[in-house]
Amino acid sequence: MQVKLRRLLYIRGGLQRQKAKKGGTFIKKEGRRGDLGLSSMEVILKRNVVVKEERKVGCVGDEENGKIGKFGGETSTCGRHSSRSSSPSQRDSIDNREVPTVIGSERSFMDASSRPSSSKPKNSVTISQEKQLESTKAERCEVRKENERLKAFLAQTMKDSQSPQMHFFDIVQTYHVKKPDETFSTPDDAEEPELVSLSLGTISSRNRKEEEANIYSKGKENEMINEGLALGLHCKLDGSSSGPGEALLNSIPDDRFEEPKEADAGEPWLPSKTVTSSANAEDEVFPQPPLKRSRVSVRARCDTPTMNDGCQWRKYGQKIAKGNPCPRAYYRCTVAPACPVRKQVQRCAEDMSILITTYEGNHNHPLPMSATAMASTTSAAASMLISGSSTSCPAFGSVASSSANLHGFSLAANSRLKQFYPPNPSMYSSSSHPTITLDLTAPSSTPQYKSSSNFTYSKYPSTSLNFSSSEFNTMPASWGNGNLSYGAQLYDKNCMGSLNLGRQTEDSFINPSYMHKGTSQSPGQHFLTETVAKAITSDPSFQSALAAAVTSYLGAQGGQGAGEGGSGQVGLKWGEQAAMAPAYTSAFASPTYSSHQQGSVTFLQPPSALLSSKSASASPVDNREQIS
DNA sequence: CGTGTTTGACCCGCGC
DNA sequence: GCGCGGGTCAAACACG
Repeated sequence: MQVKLRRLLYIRGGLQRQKAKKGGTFIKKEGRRGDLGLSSMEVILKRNVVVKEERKVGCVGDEENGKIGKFGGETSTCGRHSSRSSSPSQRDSIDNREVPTVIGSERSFMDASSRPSSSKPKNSVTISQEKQLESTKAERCEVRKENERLKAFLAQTMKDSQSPQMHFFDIVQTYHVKKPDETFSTPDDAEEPELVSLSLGTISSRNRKEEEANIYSKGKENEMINEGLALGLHCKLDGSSSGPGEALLNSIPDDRFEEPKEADAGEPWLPSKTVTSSANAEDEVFPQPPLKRSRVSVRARCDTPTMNDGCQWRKYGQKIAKGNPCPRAYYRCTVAPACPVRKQVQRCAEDMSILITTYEGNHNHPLPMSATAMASTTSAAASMLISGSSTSCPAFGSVASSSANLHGFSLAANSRLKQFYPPNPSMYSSSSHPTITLDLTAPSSTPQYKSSSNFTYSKYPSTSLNFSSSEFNTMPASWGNGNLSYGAQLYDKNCMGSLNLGRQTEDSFINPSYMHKGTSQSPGQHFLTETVAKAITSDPSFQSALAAAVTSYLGAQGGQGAGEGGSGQVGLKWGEQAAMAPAYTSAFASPTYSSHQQGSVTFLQPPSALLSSKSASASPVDNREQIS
């Protein structure tokens, strides 16, 4: 399909390339990809299941598990370890085991008690036996009630014990859908009515139910769901649907960057913005629009050739880019056929230990849990990139206003980008791709606020999010051994906004005392920090970025524990407020998060503890997983 | 033999 | 128009 279309492209362009054989080869390869996706899913499933078991969460999303279970059930290994067998079946087995056991014991007890009653006619004995029988019956009733209560409790627990991620993302999704106008009141929105909802890579069970009920009505689609591959559905539905659960999975909503000519070109494979789920199944898998897309670049220290982000990639090219002796590798997502997502992997010329991974495009398929972390982060970052000025963030408003960015986003690039990238401007000099950078490498001690007046890579400003800190030299295992932390600090000097999410909480702007009292701040600084805090708490993009970071971190914790037998000591606990982390709770105490339960994300451990536990379990060596 | 990688050739956008 | 450079393709190759 893709090749045919490409042929059309070439033919239309007057290019007569010999492709008679090539098309077949390519199609054949597509089939292989599907197989690969399955095998990769198997591995991922194992990880996730072990994670769930270790975290004692119980059932993590019935629908999700059911889906994965079906998916993994195709293979023997996954069948054994599948979440379906570990949670719903487990639940059934509990139910089936409890009731017969009780009843059986009652029966045996009753038999034992009734036998003597029939064999011994004595009244005293009979009376006592009757009393015993009555007490037994009462006991039986109690047991039944208890059993019912346990069942109810189990069901409730199953519901409530769904992964905090599920809840979290569910709320985020809901918030995105409910408040697009309030938070994304941009000119772009007026031009593009469709909601590009940022899903952090997970669809809650509830939403998935809605999806399955409302959206995936077609037989083929349902079939795909059952197989765990709903290819291309989310991308389309995202734009046309309104349900909260219909948000795009791990979307990098770069369709906003599609130029009008794309739609006008009449190219049959391009997803029309007005196309809805009415499209047939074949159309659900559409190639990536060939034109400009937003990119999310992730810089991380990684010893492996590529970061293991949970996805399955196939290398399709390599090139020596100008300015960097290290070859740039081109990868294509092979989790699902025709997934348009691509990534470029290149070592930093200055620091060979730094791996620069640039993601481009939207996944048109559900991602495995292990892949959602990076996808969430990148999508959140892309969302930020896209919705930048729409964040209505005063702190960045001045910055944004200084740039005539097409999409209004102009968080000025991090100075460290300047520091690192000039030798390799190719990654960012691409004039056709707006790029946002998630920097997971550099120590936060490095001044973030160096002048960047001359720092322009392209007509699209690059954006840097620094999730790093020097003392927090850990990151999700699947990402390599970079950095991630949850503190936040803003440096804003000379019209350069660099949002550093590194852990420098000693003067973190989200510290409530700091925010509200502002004793050590100048009014301007106070205003700045407050506005940025507001930005984070009010802008889903920021929240998403933070959430993605948190999620990825937690996911890595679990995944690592699963893979290496470690025990993740870090967790998000909903509904409980820990006094040790007021800054973090306040940072997340936005309407988005407050809408659920107690409305706060609370770290069970102080960051330091979190760090240490993470560091202990995430050595660089451990992170050297097999490359995806 | 199936599958993934390598690598040279090619396409195409952009700047001069 | 031309050259440069990024991005992609697909035959050839490597590997298990």
